[in-house]
Amino acid sequence: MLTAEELIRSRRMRLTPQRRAVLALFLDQPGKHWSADHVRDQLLPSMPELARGTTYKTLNEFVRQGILEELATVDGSLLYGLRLEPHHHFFCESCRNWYDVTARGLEQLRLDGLTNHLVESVDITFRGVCAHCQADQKAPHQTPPAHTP
Amino acid sequence: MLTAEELIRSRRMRLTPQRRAVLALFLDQPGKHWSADHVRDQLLPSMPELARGTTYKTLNEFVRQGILEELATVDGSLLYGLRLEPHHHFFCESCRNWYDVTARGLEQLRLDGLTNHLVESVDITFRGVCAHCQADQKAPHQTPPAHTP
DNA sequence: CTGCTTGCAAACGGTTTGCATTATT
DNA sequence: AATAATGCAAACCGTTTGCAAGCAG
Repeated sequence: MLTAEELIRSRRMRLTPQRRAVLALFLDQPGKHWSADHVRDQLLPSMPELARGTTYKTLNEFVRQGILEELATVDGSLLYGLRLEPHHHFFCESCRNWYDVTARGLEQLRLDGLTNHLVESVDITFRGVCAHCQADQKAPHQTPPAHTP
Repeated sequence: MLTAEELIRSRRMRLTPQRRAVLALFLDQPGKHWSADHVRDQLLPSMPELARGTTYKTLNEFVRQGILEELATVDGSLLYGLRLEPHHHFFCESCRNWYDVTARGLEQLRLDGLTNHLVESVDITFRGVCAHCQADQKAPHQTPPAHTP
């Protein structure tokens, strides 16, 4: 896996402590998705001056560069995560966390009718209850352990 | 297809002119998805007093009753559409409209690994270019004709 | 008559923007 | 030295909320 520094340089972005810290957070736990504020909260202890606006600009820049992906949630906020390939999603209805997953059996998948629509890609979201919430039914709605595919 | 009035009564909701008008709009063009403000804009000519807040409350109530579905977009707004079964989605990258579609080949679809995650449902989003935008490359980003599956 | 629903307007909260300052190249 | 990124604070904008007045059941 590339380091934050290598990834930033590879896109010809200027390397700043803020960018390195934000990206390192995602690289540490691939498959995790966080809101901008949650990212900032995690970095604040080690980087107390990190501005809210900077966090937003940084995340947007990483999305523009194809390093991060952006997930829209029905509560009106955005979640960010590493853009891993292939990346489909599993949403746990209990803890409301998003996981990056891979899927099998995609070959058979077809759009029914509408043959004139050109399909360029397919996003799949599995919904249900993640292994952690099933194992520990007493404490749902918590942040689950790091996801290691 | 049920009428707006029948649908509202079936959920034991009070029947008001506002609710009837909002729901009729969706029933007229099943498969379409609109923002709250776009719904209001369409109704304003025939219902000039319709309040913004009422539109939002009405749409939320229909979602709560399972009549409408809510789609989150990356620009931070929400789109509403009839909750049709089965309903997967096609997103046109050109006109940025959402279509309700059905899919074939779902039987083979499996979550890869993570066998302890309980899958309750699967949402599929096809992305590409819709038939209308391909046929008329000169005028993309327009509202497409009514979608009739 | 009762209480849910509406209209209005203010509040909310996540995100974006403007600009002077600072840091990277 | 040139230019891009940061910090800060205000602006933005879609959505929610509170409440008095109105209407459905």
